[in-house]
Amino acid sequence: MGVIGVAVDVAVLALDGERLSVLLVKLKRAPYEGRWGLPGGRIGARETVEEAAARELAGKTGLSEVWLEQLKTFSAPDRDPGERCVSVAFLALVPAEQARLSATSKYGGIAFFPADEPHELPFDHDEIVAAAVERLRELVTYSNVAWSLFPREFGLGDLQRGYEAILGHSLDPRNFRKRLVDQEIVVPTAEVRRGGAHRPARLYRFAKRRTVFEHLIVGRTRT
Amino acid sequence: MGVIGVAVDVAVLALDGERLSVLLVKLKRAPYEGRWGLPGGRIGARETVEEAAARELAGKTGLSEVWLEQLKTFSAPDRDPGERCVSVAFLALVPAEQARLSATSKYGGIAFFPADEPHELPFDHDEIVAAAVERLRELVTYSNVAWSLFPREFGLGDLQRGYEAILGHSLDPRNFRKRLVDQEIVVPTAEVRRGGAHRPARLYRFAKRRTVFEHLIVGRTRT
DNA sequence: ACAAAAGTGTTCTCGCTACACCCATGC
DNA sequence: GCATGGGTGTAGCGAGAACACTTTTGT
Repeated sequence: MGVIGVAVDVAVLALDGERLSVLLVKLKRAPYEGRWGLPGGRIGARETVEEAAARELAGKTGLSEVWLEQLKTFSAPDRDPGERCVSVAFLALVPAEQARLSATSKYGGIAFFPADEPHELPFDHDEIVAAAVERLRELVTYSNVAWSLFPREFGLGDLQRGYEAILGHSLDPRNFRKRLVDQEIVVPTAEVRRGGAHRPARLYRFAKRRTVFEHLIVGRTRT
Repeated sequence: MGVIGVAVDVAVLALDGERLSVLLVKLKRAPYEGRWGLPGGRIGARETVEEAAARELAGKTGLSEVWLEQLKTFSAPDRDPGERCVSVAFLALVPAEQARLSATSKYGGIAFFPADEPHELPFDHDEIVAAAVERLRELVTYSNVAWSLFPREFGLGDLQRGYEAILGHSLDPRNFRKRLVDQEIVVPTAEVRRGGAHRPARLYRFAKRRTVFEHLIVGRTRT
C-alpha cells in the first residue's frame, strides 16, 4: 500500500474593502509552482493538524492569533496529481487591517481575491474556499465570530456592511442595530469617529467573546 | 520526517431499545487487540475517506446503505501509541432493526453500548463518540435525519421516545405531534399497529428525505 | 442649503411553550 | 371497568420582519 501524505490547507477569509475575500499565496512547489492557491503544507511529525495550520499560516503570511476552525478533510485519490495526499481544510478569520498588513509586508506573493467566486485554483482549493464561505455564513448567523473580522472598535454601519458582504444580501439597519444592541452583543464606547462630510458615527465594541448563542441575527430584507 | 498513517473511525449510532447507543467492535490489532473500540481502519490507496468509512463499516459489521457524515479529523501525535496515525471520524446512523441484526449475525464481536457515557475506550474513541452524539443532537433539531434511525413506518409515540433518547430530555406530546404533522415532516399511513392492551397507534412515514430545513426543533419542556 | 451617512419606534405575524383531558383497546 | 398508551386544542409570549423619516455633520 502506497504511502499517503497528510497536509493542511487554510482558507483565510477577511473583509477586504467591503468584499469578503480569501487570501491566496503563490505556490512554490510542483506541480503548481507559481500559481495562486491556499497556504498550506505537510503536517510535522509531532504536531496536530491544528498546530500545522497555525504554523503554515504564520510561516507563509505572518498571521498569528487568528480564529481557526477545522472544516473538512478532502481525500479524493487524484486531488494531488503528484502524489497521494489528503488535506485537512481549515477556516481562518482575520481582521481587515491585519490582513492588509500581511498582504503588503515582507511576505511576498500574497493577495486577496473575492471569496464568493471560483478562481480555477489548483487541487480542490476552489471547493475548500466554497466550503469556508458557506461555513462562515452559518457561523455569522448564530454567533459573534464577526469579532474576529473587525477591529476593536467600529461603527455599526461598518459592521452592517461587513455582515452584508458575508451573507450576500442586504439587512435592515433598524432591525440590525436593535438586535445587536438590545441583546448586548455590541456595546457603545465613548468615542465617535468623525470622518467625511457626514454625521459622526458612534463606535462600538463586541461585548463578550462568547462564540455561540441562541439564534441571533439577521434581519433579512425581502429583496 | 516519519510516515503518517491515515485512518477512519466510524461512530455508528442507533436507538437500541430506547437508548441512544453506539456500536463497538472487538479490536483485532495491536496494541489494543481484544478491547472494544470503534470500527475503522486504514484508508486504501485509491479511495476517499468516505469510501473507506463505508467499506470498513460493511466489512466489520455488515451494515451498508447507511447515513454517513464526516465529523472531524483527530490528529494528536500520541493518539495511537503504536505509530503516528491521524483519523478521520465519521458519524453513521442506522435503524434499530438493522442494528440488532448486524449485532447478532455472523459478524462476531459486535455490541451496542450506551452512547451518552464514556467507556474508557482506546485511542481517542470516547472523544469521537461524544462528538458524534453532540452532532446528532444538533442535526435532529433542524433536520429529519431521524429518518435514518427509524423503520419505514412507526408510531408517533415511538418517534417521540427516540427523539427524547437522543436529546436527553422529555418533549411535550401535543407540540411534538403538531409540528411534525403540520409541517408535513411525517404523514399518516392507512395502517395502525395493534399491539398491547392499548389503543392502536396510527403509523406514520417521513414525508420527504430533505435533510435540512428551517429550524424545526422539538418542543422542549421546561424541566 | 444640500449631500451623505447615522440613527431611531411601532406594528404584525408566526412559531414555540405551556397546559389537562378524552379515546380506544385488551384483559 | 380499569389500566395503558394514543391522541387532541388553545392561549400567551417573544423574536423576527416590515416599514420611512429625522439628525448631524462638512462643504
